[in-house]
Amino acid sequence: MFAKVLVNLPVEGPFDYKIPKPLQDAVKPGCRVWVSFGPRRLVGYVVGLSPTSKFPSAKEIEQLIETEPILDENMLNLTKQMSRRYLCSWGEAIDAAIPSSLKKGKVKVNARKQDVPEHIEPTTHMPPSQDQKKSLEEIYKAIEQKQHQVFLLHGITGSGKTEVYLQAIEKVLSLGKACIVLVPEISLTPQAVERFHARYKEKVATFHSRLTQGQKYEQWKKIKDGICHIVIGTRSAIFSPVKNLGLVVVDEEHDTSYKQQDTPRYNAVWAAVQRAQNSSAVVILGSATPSLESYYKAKHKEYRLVNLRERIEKRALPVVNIVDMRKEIVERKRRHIVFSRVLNEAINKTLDNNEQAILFLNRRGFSTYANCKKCGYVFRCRKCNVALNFHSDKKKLICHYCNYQIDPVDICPECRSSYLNYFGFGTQRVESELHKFFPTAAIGRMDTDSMTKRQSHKEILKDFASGKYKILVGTQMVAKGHDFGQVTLVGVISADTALNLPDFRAGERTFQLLAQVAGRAGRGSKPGRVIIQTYTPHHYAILCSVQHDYESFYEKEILLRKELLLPPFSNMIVVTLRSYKEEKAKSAASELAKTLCKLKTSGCYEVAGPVPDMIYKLRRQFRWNVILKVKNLEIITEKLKDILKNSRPSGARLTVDVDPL
DNA sequence: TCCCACCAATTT
DNA sequence: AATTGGTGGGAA
Repeated sequence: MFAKVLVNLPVEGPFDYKIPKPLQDAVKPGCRVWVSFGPRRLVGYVVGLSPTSKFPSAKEIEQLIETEPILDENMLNLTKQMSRRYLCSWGEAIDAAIPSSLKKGKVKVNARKQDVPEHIEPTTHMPPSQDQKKSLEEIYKAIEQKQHQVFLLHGITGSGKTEVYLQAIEKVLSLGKACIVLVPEISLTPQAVERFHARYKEKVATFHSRLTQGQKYEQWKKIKDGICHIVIGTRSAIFSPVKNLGLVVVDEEHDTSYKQQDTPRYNAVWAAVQRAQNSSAVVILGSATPSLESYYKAKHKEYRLVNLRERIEKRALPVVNIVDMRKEIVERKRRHIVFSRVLNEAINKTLDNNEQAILFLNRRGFSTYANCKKCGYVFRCRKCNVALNFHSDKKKLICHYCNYQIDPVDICPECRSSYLNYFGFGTQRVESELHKFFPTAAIGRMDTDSMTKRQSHKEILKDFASGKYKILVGTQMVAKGHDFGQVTLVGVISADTALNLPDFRAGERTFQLLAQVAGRAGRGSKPGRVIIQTYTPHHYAILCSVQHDYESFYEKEILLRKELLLPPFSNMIVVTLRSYKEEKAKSAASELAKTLCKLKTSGCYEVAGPVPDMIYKLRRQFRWNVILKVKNLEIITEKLKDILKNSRPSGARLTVDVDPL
């Protein structure tokens, strides 16, 4: 007998190996084995058995790692589909689907004792609103009829999406089936998990980045053994070995953390829909600001659109004001302003009323670059050639791409003058300005730099919730999911940072971000106020967010996408060619662009490029891209894989990103 | 002739 | 991806 074996390499396979006599009955599809692969010894995944082989010189399997397969037929199917969709090898897809504690042939890791979970009272069942009732009826019907269906649950913050999830889960459990709940990385706070724990106790398995490998294995094993029927976790939780899947919930489905940023670059939302389809399960995608792709599918009946319009307890939406920073600059005759007069006054009033404020800026560090006023020299990263950001806490100039750091100097290395200046501002600068203008207020800062210790995330949030801090400054992470009742003011220091990125989703990102931060204001009894500072007050992404009007934003944005053949009207594929030699990367990209243009099937896609990547140089490697806008992905993937395999670019490395974000 | 740095081919 | 084995240029 022979086994069809895959390895975690960018080569297709499968490769045939002889099964030694003593292992004849033990080797099954889904098992891991040790095999000799060329000069190396690698972990292989058995995906099939065959009495014959076309390879007379097939080697023997060296060792069987476990007799109980770690991958069932469902998971083998899903990973196969994933490799086709994301143009990776099946072996790479499988490797992405197994827990890290089982990578590289590891068998198990000793679990350390777990954190004692905080005690949280189970949430009281609220009588569902009229909206919720209507949505649930439809969802129940699909679940009962075992009918695959994707629901897009569109509900503004505070409309009770979580309650709908919980009711749907209840239904699925009552039918003896299992659920997977996906949440974005950042919102998987102990609070959110505890809400599920409180209701379902030991039936819940959770996955988040704070767990050790051993703890993750423990959770995985409990699911595998059928002890847990509910899984709540981030991206990779979609690969949990649950049997009898009835429902997948994807909370905040528009969130970019569902997309894996290294190969295989899969999107867990896609994987959720695919997996559910394979097992005739129901999907609920929930968001206040759905991705354009999902909303488009809902409008065109591929998904079922479900709306939650009312806010719980009829709470009013916060009032949103725009501050035109161009006027501010002119009227105050200043070149740089962090707080406009309106925002400044609002902060004062908030402090006077003993209420709390959140200030949001999507940029960490103190200044965005440092230069010499005399000769214009800019301090740049040696490996990436981007301007270094100054960090006041560490007193270093830091590269935000590769973390390269240097000590700031007083004298320009180019012209020896001492006119060095720090331009632009990040959260650290905002924090220091706050200290200057509001010296009596206690201020907390939350960004990746203040999150060094494992507990610091939890601690800052706790201190803010308890009222120890009056003002919280931060990046994205303050925008997501937290519920602070005393916050009445949210200030967006600059709405333009995301808007001016060279990304066709810049408008969408800005709208989503503004909607999300705005949702932090007025969650308690007192009404909230939001102040948005911007240099582009006329932009529809900003205007629509002021009106809390997703629909209008969608209508405007979708027209642009259609005109430019951008998603959802096409699928994008970005092929990146990297090389330490600038010329090599460029010529390899040109070569690839040429072969793609010449192809017979080239009517199915548009080729752009070669174009230099937004990060032209990263960790000493130069990067050139070839960008495809594909009209029908299903038709083209197999062919593309072939081309990419055969167009072995000399001296350059190649990576593919399907549906990049 | 000896080292290398650099490339291309191979993996069952 | 990682390894191997071949090539060619430069120094001895």
